[in-house]
Amino acid sequence: MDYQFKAIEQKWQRYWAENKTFKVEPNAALPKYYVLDMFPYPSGAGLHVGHPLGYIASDIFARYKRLKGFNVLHPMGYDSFGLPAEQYAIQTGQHPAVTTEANIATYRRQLDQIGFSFDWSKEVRTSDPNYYKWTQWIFMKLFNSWYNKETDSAESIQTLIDKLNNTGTAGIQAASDEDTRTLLPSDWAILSEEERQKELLKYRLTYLRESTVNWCPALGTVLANDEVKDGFSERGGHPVEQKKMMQWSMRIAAYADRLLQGLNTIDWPEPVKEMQRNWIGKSVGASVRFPVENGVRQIEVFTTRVDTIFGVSYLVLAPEHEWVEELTTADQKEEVERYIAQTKKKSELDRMADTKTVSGAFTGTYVINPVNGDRIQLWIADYVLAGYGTGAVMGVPSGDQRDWLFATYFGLPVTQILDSQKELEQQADPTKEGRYVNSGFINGMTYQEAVSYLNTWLEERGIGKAKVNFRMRDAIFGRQRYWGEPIPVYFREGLPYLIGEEELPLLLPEIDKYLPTESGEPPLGRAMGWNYGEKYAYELSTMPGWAGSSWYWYRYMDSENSAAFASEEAIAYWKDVDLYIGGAEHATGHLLYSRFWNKFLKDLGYVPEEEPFKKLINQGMIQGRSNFVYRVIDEEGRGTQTFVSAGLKDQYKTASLHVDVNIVENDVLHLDKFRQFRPEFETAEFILENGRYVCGVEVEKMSKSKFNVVNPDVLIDQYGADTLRMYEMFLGPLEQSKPWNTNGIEGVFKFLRKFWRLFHNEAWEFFVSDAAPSKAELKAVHKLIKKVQEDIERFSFNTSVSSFMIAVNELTELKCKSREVLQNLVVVLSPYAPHICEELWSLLGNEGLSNATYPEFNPEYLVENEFAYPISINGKMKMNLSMALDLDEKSVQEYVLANHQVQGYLEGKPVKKVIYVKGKIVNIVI
RNA sequence: GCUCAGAUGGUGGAACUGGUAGACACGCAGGACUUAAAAUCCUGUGCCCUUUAAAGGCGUGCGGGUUCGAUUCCCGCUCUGAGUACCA
Repeated sequence: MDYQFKAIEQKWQRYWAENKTFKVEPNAALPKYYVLDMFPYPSGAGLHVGHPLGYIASDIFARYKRLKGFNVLHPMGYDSFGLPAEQYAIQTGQHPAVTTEANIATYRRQLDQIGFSFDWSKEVRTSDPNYYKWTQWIFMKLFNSWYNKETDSAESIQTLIDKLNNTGTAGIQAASDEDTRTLLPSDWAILSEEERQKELLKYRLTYLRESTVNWCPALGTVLANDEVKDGFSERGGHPVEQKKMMQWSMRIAAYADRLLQGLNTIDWPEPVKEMQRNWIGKSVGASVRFPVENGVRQIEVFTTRVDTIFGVSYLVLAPEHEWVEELTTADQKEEVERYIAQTKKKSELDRMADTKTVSGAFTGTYVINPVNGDRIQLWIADYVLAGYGTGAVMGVPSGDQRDWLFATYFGLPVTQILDSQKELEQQADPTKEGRYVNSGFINGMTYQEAVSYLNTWLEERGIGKAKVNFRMRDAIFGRQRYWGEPIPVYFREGLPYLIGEEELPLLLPEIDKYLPTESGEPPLGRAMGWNYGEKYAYELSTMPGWAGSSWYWYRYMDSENSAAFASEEAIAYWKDVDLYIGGAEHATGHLLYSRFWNKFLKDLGYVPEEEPFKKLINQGMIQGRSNFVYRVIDEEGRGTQTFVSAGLKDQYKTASLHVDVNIVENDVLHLDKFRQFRPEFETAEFILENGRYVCGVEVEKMSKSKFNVVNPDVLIDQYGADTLRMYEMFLGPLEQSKPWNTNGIEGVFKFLRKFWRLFHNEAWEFFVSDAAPSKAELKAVHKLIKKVQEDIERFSFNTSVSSFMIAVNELTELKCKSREVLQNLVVVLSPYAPHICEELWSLLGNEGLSNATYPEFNPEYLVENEFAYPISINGKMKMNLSMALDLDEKSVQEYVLANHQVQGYLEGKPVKKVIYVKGKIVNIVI
């Protein structure tokens, strides 16, 4: 029979499902390997051709590892809480659970027909109560924990209470809010229960506090910083404003240092690590307090260059700083107020575009430099950010370009502080070389000496100390939305309390409408009886999108467990993810939060590894490739019914129109299909080139409105899943972004037909021979075994597709019918094209490819006795020599010399050097 | 501005630690088979000069350098893409 891909693919997909071929359990006898994909949000649009790219790569790897004898966990699930289903619910009244269920069914159907080797018995859905029960449970653990900096670990809140009872706050080193009270055990003892809870909240790893949030009125919700782009929401592009609200937060900043250190231990793409490093933004420096002249206030600044403190010529506060009003003198009041008003008017975009203009206002107040008693001016300026450090900065014009610009503009002094600083009239010189001058007691010191001396000096006097600052803020954890995990908390006297662990899951209640209430409360405010017992109201906000995805890889290990998020045995066996494949867009969101939760769970002893994902691969984005037709425009500028081919369009006045890529083949328009594309094109006429209508091409985002969405269903129907899988790999390097282009798919399809024909005779009957294979046949297949193995190990799937094509071409040429050779070929190809390989494997008389082992590469078959290759002399002259492979350097030299009938001379000159590459002589220098 | 990644035929891309650049595939041109089409197969295909061939010259964004030898390493530049945004 000819290659009947539809029948073959359906047959084996059913077989895998019925036999639960890919179901795995912990097995101490086998080494484990965990291959994970970033699970999808099931959107209404279904899968397009870009989605499966990473899944195909991970599936190839998972299947390969199975052939190599590993016990492979390769699961799939859905990140099924999210905004789109809720938006849809608002518009249609359809319950998000219903929409989500339908979308999941579509995803599942589409995933199934690609032939993935997922263990579906372990499927998870974040919106399933049996799943989010454990998300809520982790939330409770976080609430009941604090971060002890002494042990560098999260601990039960009880250990903190014990400390407060015994020693008070003395000696407690905790990650906490800034406004914690200093308490003696006797103080703590007399606090009311309410006061105690209020104080403990400042230490808990998930806590409630008033914070400025990104509020999006159009979406009726709070957004995380990474969901806001240039003052607009990432989803939908609605304006976002700053608003103060009581918000749940996660004390991720407590883990900043460990999150940073951990990056050195994992095999991730450097750009992703770099993004996380920047996001965490560690800077080492010192904090120093500058007392206000004739006042009580002391302004604390953070600096990474405490050594420049003698060069401070002014201090700046952010315009939003809470002391600005208080510290402005009467005669400067007007100017300061004008400046603040002006700053407020500037949108964030303006402020960004405007980084070169210097602006600011003098408050009229002076502060004292604590190291030398100098009297320096206090200014406000919008280049200082309220949200970073202390919102106050010391200005050192000689060492910092921005400070230099500020000082020169406003006529403030520029003091040289290092003898090596040059050209201070032109610009700042941030050097650390040389010795200090004009710097009081550090004069003559080097940078290293000055920093440590100053840190000690400041600390002894209680003026300042060495300090590490992080850019990373605690993560906001609440959303004013419906379709998310309810927060398992109720309120008593305005303070949050956890519900009982045995009361989990706290189910999402039914509501009539999915909008905020009239009084501006979140949608859960509409739920009838949303109370804990009689008296207490539940929390109304729900968890953010990243909650459910921050621990899901553990649930896959044991997805049906109702007593724990996964059993201890399962976690001890599967441990962590060996290979994680997904998009780079999650670099500072999901991948950071997941690492945070993982570290927390490790601190509490629930999981064994500090880092959850050992190796990460980012698959590139698949962009759209749009096709255009060119409509001729008449003199009045109206479109005619004439369309001109792309190569001739410059001879006419034309307007370009998107045309559906599905009616274009190799950029040639299918004319009849175009006439049916839309009623208005029914009578279309064409100006052709070489008898064809060629369409224009542009790379854009894949979207319906651009008619460039390619649906995998269509391709699978036309060519089959095996062709789609191989073609997606053939398209280019996995990590590279590239436009989707169906143009080359025929080549892969042809290859699979050729491959099929290898196992058949002229009459399409299955036929292989048991005769011993020839040397050439063995060479072809062993070359392939080696190459594909190397390719897979370095995630270069595109090059191995080429190797398959070469091998099949060679074996076709050799008319290879050897069972041994063909059997090896099937196994090696099977991770890429599993359906056709299963079919041939069974035709070869074997059962179940999943029981096969990857063939052992035998280097003997690649050895040749004689071969020819070019040799250059001084990189120029070339000749072909045929010689034995295993000659050593000396014998080669002798051989070369002998054949040129010179002793130690070549071309009449003495031989200086013979250059070898991989045992081959490639060049002779004379 | 800063950080990172990249630039190779008409196209996607290969060349893994410097060693015959352009594998493999698409497209295109020509041919075989066929009433025809599909399918399949064969040949050619980096550019230039040349009727053709032989032979030659030029070729991995641009300009230099190291080397017997550079797509690969170094310096400077141009362009493209991604991330980031006054972080003190």
